Amino acid sequence: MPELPEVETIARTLRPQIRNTSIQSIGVLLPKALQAGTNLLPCLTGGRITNVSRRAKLLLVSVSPSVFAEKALLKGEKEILLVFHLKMTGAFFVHPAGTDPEKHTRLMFDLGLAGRLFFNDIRTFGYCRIMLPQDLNQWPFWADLGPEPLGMSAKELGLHLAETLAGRKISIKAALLDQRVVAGVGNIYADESLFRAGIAPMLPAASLSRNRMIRLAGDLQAILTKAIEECGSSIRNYRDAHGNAGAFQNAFAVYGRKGARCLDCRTPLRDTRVAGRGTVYCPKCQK
DNA sequence: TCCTCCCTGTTC
DNA sequence: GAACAGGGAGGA
Repeated sequence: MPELPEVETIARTLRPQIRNTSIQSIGVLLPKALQAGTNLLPCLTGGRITNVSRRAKLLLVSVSPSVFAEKALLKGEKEILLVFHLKMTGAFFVHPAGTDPEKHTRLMFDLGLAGRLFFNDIRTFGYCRIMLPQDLNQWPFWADLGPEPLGMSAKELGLHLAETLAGRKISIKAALLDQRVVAGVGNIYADESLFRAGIAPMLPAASLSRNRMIRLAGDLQAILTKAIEECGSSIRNYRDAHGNAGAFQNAFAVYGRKGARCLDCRTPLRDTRVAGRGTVYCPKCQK
C-alpha cells in the first residue's frame, strides 16, 4: 500500500525524529522480517543514524557504525544501510524509551533517550535488509529498478516509457506497476494517473503514441506530486511516522470508487482486473 | 507474459 | 465464513 508518495512522507516525518540518534540494541520479534544481512546485525550496535531516504518504494536508513564495529567487524566500511520494503501494511513509529512492542511490532530499534523505533507490519509481507552500499547492485530487485518518475522532465519520462515498452505486449497498467519500468508506482497511482491521462488501463503499452506517453508521464508526475503534498493516501492502515493520516484519498477520481459515477462525465465507473490487480476506470473518458 | 502464493484484518 | 485487499518472487 505505501507507494512512492507514502514512503516519501514516511521518510520526511521519520528523518527528524531519528537522525543523529544512536542504536543501543535491536529486537527481532519476527525473524522473517529480517530478510538479509543478519550477519551485520551486531555491527549496528552503537551506530549512529545519519539519514533517512527513499528509493522507489524502499525506505533507506543510513547508519554510521561505531569505531569498534568499523575496525573490528567491517574492515573499514563506514556506512550500513537498513533497507525497508513496507509492502502493504508496514509502518514506522517512534515511541518513548521503554515502550513495549505492540501486537504487530516486527523489529524494534532502541535509540536510548531518543526512544524506540518500531517497525510494525500487520500482514508480515514487509522486510528489512541490512546491507553495505556496495552490495546493493548485487541485489537484482535494486539493480533492475527503473528511474524515479519525479527525477526527470515529463518529456524525458514519456520517451523513456515509449522506448522501454516498444514491442512489448503488456498492458499500460502492468507497465506502470512494473518496478523495472518506472520505480515507485503501485495500484493507486497507476489507476489515478491513467484516469487523468484518459487512457484505458488494459490498452497495450506499445500501442500508445509518443505524445500520449508524454502526456501520461506528465499526469503521473502531477498525481505523485499532489499526493506527496497531501502526505500520501490513507486507506486502511497507512500512517506517517507521526501516526498521522494522509489526505490524498479524498482526491481519488477512480481508485476505490467502483460503482460510483465518473467525476467528469457521470458514467458509472467500471471495475475489472488488470495485471492481477483490482482496477477501476471510466469506460467513456479512458480510451 | 501471466498466474499463484504469501499473510491478516475488514467487508460482504 | 468466504471474498477481498496487493507487491513482488517464483513457476508455468
